[in-house]
Amino acid sequence: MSHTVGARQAQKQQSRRALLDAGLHLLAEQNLASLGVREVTREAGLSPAAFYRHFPDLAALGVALVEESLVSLHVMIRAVLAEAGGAEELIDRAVDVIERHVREHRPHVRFLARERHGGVRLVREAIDAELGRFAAEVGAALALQPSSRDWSERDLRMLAELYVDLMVSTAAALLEAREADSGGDPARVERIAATARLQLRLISLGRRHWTGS
Amino acid sequence: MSHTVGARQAQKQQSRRALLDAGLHLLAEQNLASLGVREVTREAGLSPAAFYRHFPDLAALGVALVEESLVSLHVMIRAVLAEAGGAEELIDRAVDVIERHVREHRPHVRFLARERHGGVRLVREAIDAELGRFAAEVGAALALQPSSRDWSERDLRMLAELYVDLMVSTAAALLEAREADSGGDPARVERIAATARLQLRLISLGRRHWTGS
DNA sequence: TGTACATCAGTGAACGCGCGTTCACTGATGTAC
DNA sequence: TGTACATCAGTGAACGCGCGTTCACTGATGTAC
Repeated sequence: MSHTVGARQAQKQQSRRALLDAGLHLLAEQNLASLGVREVTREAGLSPAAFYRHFPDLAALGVALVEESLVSLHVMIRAVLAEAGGAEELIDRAVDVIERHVREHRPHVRFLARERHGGVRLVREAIDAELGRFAAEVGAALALQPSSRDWSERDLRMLAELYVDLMVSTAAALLEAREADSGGDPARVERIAATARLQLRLISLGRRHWTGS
Repeated sequence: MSHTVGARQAQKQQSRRALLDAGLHLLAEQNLASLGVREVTREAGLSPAAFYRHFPDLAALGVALVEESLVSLHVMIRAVLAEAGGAEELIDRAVDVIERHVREHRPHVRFLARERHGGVRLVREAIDAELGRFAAEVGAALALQPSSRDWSERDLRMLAELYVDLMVSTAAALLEAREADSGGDPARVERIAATARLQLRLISLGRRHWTGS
């Protein structure tokens, strides 16, 4: 039976997990491009050679990290869009969800921010593609709202991208605020969240008066 | 006379320039954190030891690159804001200027995008601080426009940050489009510019109907 | 259940290599008289 | 203008070090009968 994992396979999964965690931990302080195989295996408590039982190289480990980083992101976006509600409520909920996501998945968020324009093309393209799918999902959700009844496909996509850009910028700014010297600055975090709420309100206003392109 | 540079000083400047250019060139394919002293001096045509006559380490070279990257950026933003004109004109001009900037200063733009969330804190903070000053400059220009007469300081700042975010996202997307496999995709470039124009129009609409926070 | 063989995740030693940094030096440029 | 000395950007050799990757191996887990 292929769905029961034997002890061997379970142990292999555990080692793989240890490598991913070690990588994620080390990437708090450096780029994927400057990470070393020996560094990762040392942190994971394995011999250098063991690495090659799991990944052909570090770029592959990076791609695996992209995949798991984005799972939680999709869960997040669905949490925002799922329930209906007034525009103001939706805005507050969206900003809360972003804040919580950054708080609870800090290493993943940092990894995505750092490698989105980083030096490893394969990883960069994987992130870009996933953010594109992300915008498509937001666009589809927007299409269902009554306020976008007569919007063209293209205008919906434009709006979805604007929202995604804003979410990404806000998440990156929150991250930076939390990592500032000597462990985070709550006032700065709140200022960033307040700014994001105002920006979303302004976009809402623009949306309400939009007459098509 | 201190303003006349002797031959010695002129030669030193030339070597420094060669190091900066070599670094910028190599950073097209990798991060600052994974760049090597020997790599840079090899590219610049100097001996490894010569590097230390100019910079204490590579982070210092990174900071120097931030400084010169941002000079051209300030020139750019002033080009957008300088002349008055209708909202539509201003939007078209802004997007044109961004496009041209990415075309003409590609290595600098790429460097900023890559290191903004990169692994070298000193460089990251220098970029962030400069983008903040950039937003302040945009805010001051917005304050002078009649359409922002009754806007609070805070709302102006929020709007300025929204514009800066959008410019940064657009520049990064244009860059990625230009670097795609086999040398750039003009249709993708035009699509990104068109989206940016629509987004700026939507923000303009929101601005016109804003009633304060 | 027991036995004999196959699999394969993880090891530890070994390799050759390029790295960052230092050092005493050289020789062109600059300066004092 | 000419001369003697000072400066200092750039050199080339040297150092010790940690790197990525390979290899034959070990021993626990899995499987066939």
